[in-house]
Amino acid sequence: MPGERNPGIARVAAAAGVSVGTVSNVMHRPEIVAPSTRERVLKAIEALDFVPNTAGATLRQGANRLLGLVVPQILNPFYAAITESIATAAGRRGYALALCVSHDDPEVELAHFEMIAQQRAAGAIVVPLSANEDRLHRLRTVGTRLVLIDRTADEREGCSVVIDDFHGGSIAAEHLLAAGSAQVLHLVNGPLSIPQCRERREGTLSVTSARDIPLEEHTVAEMSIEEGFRIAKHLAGDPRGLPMLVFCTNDQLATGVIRGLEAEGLRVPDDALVVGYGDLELATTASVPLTSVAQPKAEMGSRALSLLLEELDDSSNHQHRSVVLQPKLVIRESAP
Amino acid sequence: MPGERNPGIARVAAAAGVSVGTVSNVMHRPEIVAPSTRERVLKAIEALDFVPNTAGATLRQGANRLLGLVVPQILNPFYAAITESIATAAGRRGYALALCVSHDDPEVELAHFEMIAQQRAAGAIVVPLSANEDRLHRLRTVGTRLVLIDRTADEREGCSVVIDDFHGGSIAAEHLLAAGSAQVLHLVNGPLSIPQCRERREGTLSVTSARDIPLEEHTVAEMSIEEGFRIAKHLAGDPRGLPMLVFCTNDQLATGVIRGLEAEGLRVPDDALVVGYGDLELATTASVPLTSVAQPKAEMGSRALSLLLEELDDSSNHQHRSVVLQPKLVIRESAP
DNA sequence: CTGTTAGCGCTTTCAA
DNA sequence: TTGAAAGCGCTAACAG
Repeated sequence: MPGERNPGIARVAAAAGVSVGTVSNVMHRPEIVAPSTRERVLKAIEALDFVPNTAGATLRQGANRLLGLVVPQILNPFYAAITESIATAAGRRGYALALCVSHDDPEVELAHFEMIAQQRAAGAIVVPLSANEDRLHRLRTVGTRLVLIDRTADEREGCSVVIDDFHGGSIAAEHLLAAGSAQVLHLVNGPLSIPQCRERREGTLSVTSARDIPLEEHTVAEMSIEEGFRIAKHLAGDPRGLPMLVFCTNDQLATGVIRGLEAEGLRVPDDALVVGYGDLELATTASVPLTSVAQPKAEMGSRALSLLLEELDDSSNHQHRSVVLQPKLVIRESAP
Repeated sequence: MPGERNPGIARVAAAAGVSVGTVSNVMHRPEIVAPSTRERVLKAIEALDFVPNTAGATLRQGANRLLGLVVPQILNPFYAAITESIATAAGRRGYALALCVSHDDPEVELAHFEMIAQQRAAGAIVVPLSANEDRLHRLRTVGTRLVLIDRTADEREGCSVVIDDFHGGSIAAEHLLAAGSAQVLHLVNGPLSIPQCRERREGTLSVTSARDIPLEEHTVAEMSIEEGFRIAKHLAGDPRGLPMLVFCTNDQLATGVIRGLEAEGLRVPDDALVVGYGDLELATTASVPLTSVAQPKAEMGSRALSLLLEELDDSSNHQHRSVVLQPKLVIRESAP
């Protein structure tokens, strides 16, 4: 190993007694090479332990067989699922995937864009931090194609994949209201500064107001089990009849609410129906399995990748598209 | 954007009225460039929206500022945590990270090694699938430095980071036995074909046999909540006194066991003490918070990265090392 | 079907 | 302190 570089295409060519062009052809268009020559080259490649250096090709072609993926986090099953599906599909298609975790820090995100641009990644999938469009510009200047997740891209910038959280909110509400003649629907929601929380609320509201059912809103700063537990005390005091109907905008809250209600002596689903959002593992493993609005996480990833590859394969007459994925209600015991 | 390539170092040089060498120096050793010249170059870089192309440097230098990371999965909080810590640290150090998910398929893993080698990654961190050493060879032939996680590397191949599961098994057993004069310790374990399960068992055994306490072993094929639940019925029938002592080799099993015992009318921790392994989120969020053996997941990642960067920064007189990290018992309600 | 050749963008001597 | 020039390994266009 000391010192000496790996053999390049030239050394292979010499060993096989052919020219470099032929070696290149053997690798990329083997069908145009005479079988006997091909054999000889393949043998030389084998013998020399030749590993093609993508840097050469990248330089020549101006783009790397590499995709960037920028997400806010990895822990957090939502992003983990997206990442996993993208990584799997990218690998299968022969692309390397540069994973970047932005940790909700715009500076970090920008630094990642810079990296991706410098590597001349052919494309990138980004879950952008804020609406700030400027940072993405760095990627565009080097011609890296872009697909956004969780934020609709305008036509010029690229394709995007989003979830219809309005619909998610409405199917949750509908399911709960179908349970009977409720006098009120409780919504346990996170901060409205989060777009997803706003959308889920709107969806819920569209259902309750259409039916003239009052919506009782409970807002928590942190969408955690603890907060859900705390809120449950308030809910339990509501005099307006059982079963109580509760929609929580994530599964942590829902889990906490259920525990809190049980601590107050109510039974789920007998005295209260609870629906969560996200369909995390938590929903499955809870002691009262949770009815929850499932987001097609893996599909988000794979659709994003498809859009990107589509654009890369046919950049000339590609039309940017915005895919909207629909969440689905998964019914379990907490609200059958 | 149509057609034309991005400006290179040469165009910057022309714009600033200097030579390409000077531009390169401005980027890498600004201190040796006269301030006025430096200014001029910086201005040109700005004006042209110049983004350096790493392919050029990679070609010239034979290695890319890129690290590979190969893990079996991302969903699975253990790998997610390792990945997150590596991604974060790598980003901070200015390295791109090529994420590869092998999905327990050796063929896929090999393909990933090939990719990483072709990209001339400077180094790679790998959680190898099997003990098969040959596949890694591909990486070595191109000089990619290697750090293994979860498997001890022999001195020639590189550094490694492993967890001392023997110790993990022993502290779990010790904690349980400290609870009182038990007549038996129950071990709910996964298949012994999994090295980690073997180690945890050995650790447990070392404690019980030292104290002449019989170890009752229950083996499940799948380490799931359901299996834990199922096994609990058997446990509940054991006549040898309460509180029963149960060590489960992962948190899923422990969660299932607790539910199963409760379904049989036993109370945790009053009638049975249960310890899990992994300290997943599940342990925290369970209705009876779980005492569990915590693995230093994030630290595994950061240590692996440190070892790798250390080697990259000083490859000449680097000595490969094997870091063994100790798990710690996190005490919660299931076994106080 | 195969060989030749001109760069792609960058770093790094070596001279000036 | 700066400039000139030699490649790094590869692809693709062209000529044979």
